[in-house]
Amino acid sequence: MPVSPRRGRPGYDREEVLEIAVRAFNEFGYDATSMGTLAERLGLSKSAVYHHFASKEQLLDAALDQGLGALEGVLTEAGAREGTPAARLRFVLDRAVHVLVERLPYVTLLLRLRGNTPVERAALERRREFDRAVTALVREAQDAGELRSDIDARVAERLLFGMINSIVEWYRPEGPEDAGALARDVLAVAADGLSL
Amino acid sequence: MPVSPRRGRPGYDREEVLEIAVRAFNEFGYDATSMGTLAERLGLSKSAVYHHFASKEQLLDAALDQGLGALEGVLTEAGAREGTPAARLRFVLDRAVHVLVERLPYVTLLLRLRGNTPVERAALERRREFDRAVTALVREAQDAGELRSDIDARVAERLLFGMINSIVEWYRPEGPEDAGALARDVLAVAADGLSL
DNA sequence: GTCTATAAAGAGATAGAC
DNA sequence: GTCTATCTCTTTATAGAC
Repeated sequence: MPVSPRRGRPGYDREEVLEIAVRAFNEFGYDATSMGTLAERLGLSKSAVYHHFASKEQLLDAALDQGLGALEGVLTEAGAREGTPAARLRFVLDRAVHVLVERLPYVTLLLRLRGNTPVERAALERRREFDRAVTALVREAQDAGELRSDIDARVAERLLFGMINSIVEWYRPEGPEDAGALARDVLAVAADGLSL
Repeated sequence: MPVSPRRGRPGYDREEVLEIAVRAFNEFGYDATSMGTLAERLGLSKSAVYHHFASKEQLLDAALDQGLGALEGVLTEAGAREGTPAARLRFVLDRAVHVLVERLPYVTLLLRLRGNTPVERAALERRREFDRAVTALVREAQDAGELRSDIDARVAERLLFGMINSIVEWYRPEGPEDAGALARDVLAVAADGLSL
């Protein structure tokens, strides 16, 4: 239920500008997207874009914060839960898939960072912290005997999130699969493999 | 055993220029890497770089061809083998991990493409063709009852190669794991999961 | 195989009017 | 909230000498 009625092109607020910018960043890559291209997409002049965000990098910063905030929220939720380490790990994987699908453009942008600027490096550091926390959870589950121990916890975490993160490369919300079915498939492969 | 003795800075051949260029592309991203940065890395002037490659895009083209050629070679080998579909699929996964590790910079570049130019789009199309072939193999294995059928073949292929491709984001040849151990872990997760 | 110098275009960003 | 005009810097690429 949008409060703002669908208006014509002009009259953007910050959030709308950001959403369209992130779409362009993902389509062309952040570096390959010029403020001119952005302005074109918005149907605005370049300086109108600068009215909403002081710089291209500030657009990036705002977008990355959305993706990171959502992922970090999953860890917060998981930490507040009862249950075995394995149960909490399953919760994290399941919720991470949902976050990826629900905030697809923002997480996509995050996952493609190179670390060229301080803003990017700060975001990469937050992401590494997320990975460290999940790795610790994997290790806990291994120590509790709830997860095979013949694979290094760091490698296991990276393969798990390699699988999950790759979803941003192909999942399209319009497609046949919904987030729940996708999460179920990811959990199934993570837990039992493909019986290959 | 290098035929060419380690010389000083100047006197590059095409291959050496390409190798150093690809390293820079992966470090900063292709679009964010200027010919000036490249020249700096090589200890050359910009126009010396243009002596070896007619354009930045030709550097990209040559690099992508190396990565794609190696991956396509895996399919060719697999097609020539005896054995069940599942055995050939395992072969493809195992060899793909080895290719990723052995041609890490070239495959890394390939996996980060956005498709902004004809050169990039052609490479993406070759990559999609690879994925289609692997998906067909997954489906064959499912039809033969050698692989669980409750997960769509396309989804299964994407999760498998999501896991494999993510290796380029963290694997470093200097590190503790060798390619063989890594391939074993990938196959283990793909086949039986983490017993989570 | 390398250099200096330079052309031509495009980038991010700002000034100031409406 | 948007515009036109402009500044300044960087970009890809070329010309032509050594």
